[in-house]
Amino acid sequence: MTAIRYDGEVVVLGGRRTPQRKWVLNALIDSNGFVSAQTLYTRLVQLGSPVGLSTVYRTLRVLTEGGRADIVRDSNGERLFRYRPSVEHQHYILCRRCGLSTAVEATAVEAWAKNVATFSGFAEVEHTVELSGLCPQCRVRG
Amino acid sequence: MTAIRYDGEVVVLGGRRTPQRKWVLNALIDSNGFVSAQTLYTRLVQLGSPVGLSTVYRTLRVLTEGGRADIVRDSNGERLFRYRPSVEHQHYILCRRCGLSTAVEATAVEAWAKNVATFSGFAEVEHTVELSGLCPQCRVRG
DNA sequence: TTCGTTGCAAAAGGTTTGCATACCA
DNA sequence: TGGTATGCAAACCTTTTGCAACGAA
Repeated sequence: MTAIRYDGEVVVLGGRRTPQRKWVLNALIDSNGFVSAQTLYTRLVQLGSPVGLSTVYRTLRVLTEGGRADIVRDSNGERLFRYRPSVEHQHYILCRRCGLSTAVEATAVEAWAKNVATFSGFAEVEHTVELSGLCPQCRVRG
Repeated sequence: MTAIRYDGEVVVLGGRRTPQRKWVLNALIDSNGFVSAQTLYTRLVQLGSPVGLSTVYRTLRVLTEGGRADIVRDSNGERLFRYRPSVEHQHYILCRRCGLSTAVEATAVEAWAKNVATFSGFAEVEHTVELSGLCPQCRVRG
């Protein structure tokens, strides 16, 4: 999919380069945190980039499969996507109120997961870790 | 909700004791692992315990809120429920192929989560950890 | 008798898919 | 031109809800 230049960084993925995909990718990067497909869609339409909802979903899927986006689920089961600049596995803590997300140091968890993988007898172990709370700002606001 | 005796253990929750709730609770316990509401529903109907799907959902919700069930999400976003004998917070590793679940030692993760809570500036931090892989059996079967 | 609980059907959401059309390469 | 991507609407699925009827206490 699309190869675009954004803020000096070049994002390359297989497939065809279409305006829609550029829009979706840019909007995702601009979001600077986790967003739902629906939100992204609404935002794009409002900005005058008439993209179809299905295209948003399809693009996000491609990005995710290509390792360029992280997925997390909010408490309602809705999927939230976030652009991933690095290719490394990353964990975040998410504010339940405003959605602010911050990467967290998770070496300990990685180590633990690896350990469980070793001693559980399970193979091809994957892990999902989701942290949520109230960010400093929201914490103050009550 | 219901107070029933099962295999020597007494499960007590506030509310009214109805046959439906007993059936759902028993079916959940019998599942001995994670099951979806839909599966539980189908199973109950087949066993001749004509319970409504909404009742299954409502009962599972009550159980979860009462701390007597754990929830996990499978890769499709479907919620899986598991009866929780102890009241403690527990983590599992789930087989992606057969669904087998095994509790894992997660003190390290708990400690890490607490640590992140402390240093991230976030309050009321909650965490979700989901591990999946191929269990020894499925691993062998290919 | 009371009011929590049930069951059905309909509604809600989010996400996916079928298919004809548009368009990148 | 060939094959991929798009857009719309319909389909899907799981989960929730409205409401009248039921039944545990």
